[in-house]
Amino acid sequence: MNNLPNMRLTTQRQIILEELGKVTSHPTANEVYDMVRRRLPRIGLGTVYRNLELMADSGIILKLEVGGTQKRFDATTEPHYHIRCTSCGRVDDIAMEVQEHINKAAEKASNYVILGHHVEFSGICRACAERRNTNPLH
Amino acid sequence: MNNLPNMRLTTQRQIILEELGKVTSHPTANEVYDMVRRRLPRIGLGTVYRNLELMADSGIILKLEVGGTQKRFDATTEPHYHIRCTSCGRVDDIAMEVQEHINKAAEKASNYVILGHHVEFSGICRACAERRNTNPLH
DNA sequence: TTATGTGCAAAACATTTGCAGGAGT
DNA sequence: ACTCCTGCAAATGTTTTGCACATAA
Repeated sequence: MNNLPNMRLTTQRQIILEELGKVTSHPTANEVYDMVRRRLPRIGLGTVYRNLELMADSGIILKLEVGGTQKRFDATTEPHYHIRCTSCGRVDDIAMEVQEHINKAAEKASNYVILGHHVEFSGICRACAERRNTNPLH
Repeated sequence: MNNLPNMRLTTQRQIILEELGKVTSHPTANEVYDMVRRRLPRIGLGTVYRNLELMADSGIILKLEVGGTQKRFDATTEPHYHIRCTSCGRVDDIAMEVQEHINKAAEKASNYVILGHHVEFSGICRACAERRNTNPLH
């Protein structure tokens, strides 16, 4: 959380933020790039990466380092948990209480100063469950 | 969890598993490569990747997809949580109870079939905390 | 003997960075 | 004006893969 003071309000930044706010799907940098490119065809992928990183640093958005190879971004900054489909990779928010109390247990069980925690559930999403029922292969 | 039937016991696999068992530090594939190379100088990095992946698939070891850019591997397969130092990136096991009950809450709060969950705490490790006390910069 | 596994090198991805020109303040 | 930012392309870092040879079963 820093940076805000001298961060310019550019068209690229506005649109990245708008597009990220439109979806609940936690897009990867490349997916954000595709979304933004529809409105700003000449934007560079580097600009998208730079700005997502910058916004995550400033606390305007959240950078998720969940399972899978790519990082994902989330316009919702209130603490919440995620669930990832092990079959298709999609990541959803999950509306359940944040277990603040486990931080104390972690403090006792480690030599660390605890800053927070994140829970990632894994499971099979509705669509993949149905696909498996229909098609017995896989 | 599959594959075990026709998986051959090669020297490379034995040594990878032994070296991973020696440490508690959740090494990256490249760190495992360095450890193994001291004993098998001609082993290829690809072999290390292939075997770590295969062993994780078979459930012999655990693949951690935690924060940071590289995947990490863990010889301990019993469910347990992890804590990552946001300053130096090291990842430790944390000896606290696994909160099985939150899976039920997640089942209710989502459209998913829940398979499990993982908790990753973030914090500052002892070494980094001391380094900061000594050196006020950073 | 023969299917699997290995070493090596190249390919495939994801992300970061240098730089010259462009745009917010 | 004076920084900061952008597009572009090249560089970097991580992981995967194709292939000819080697080896466990």
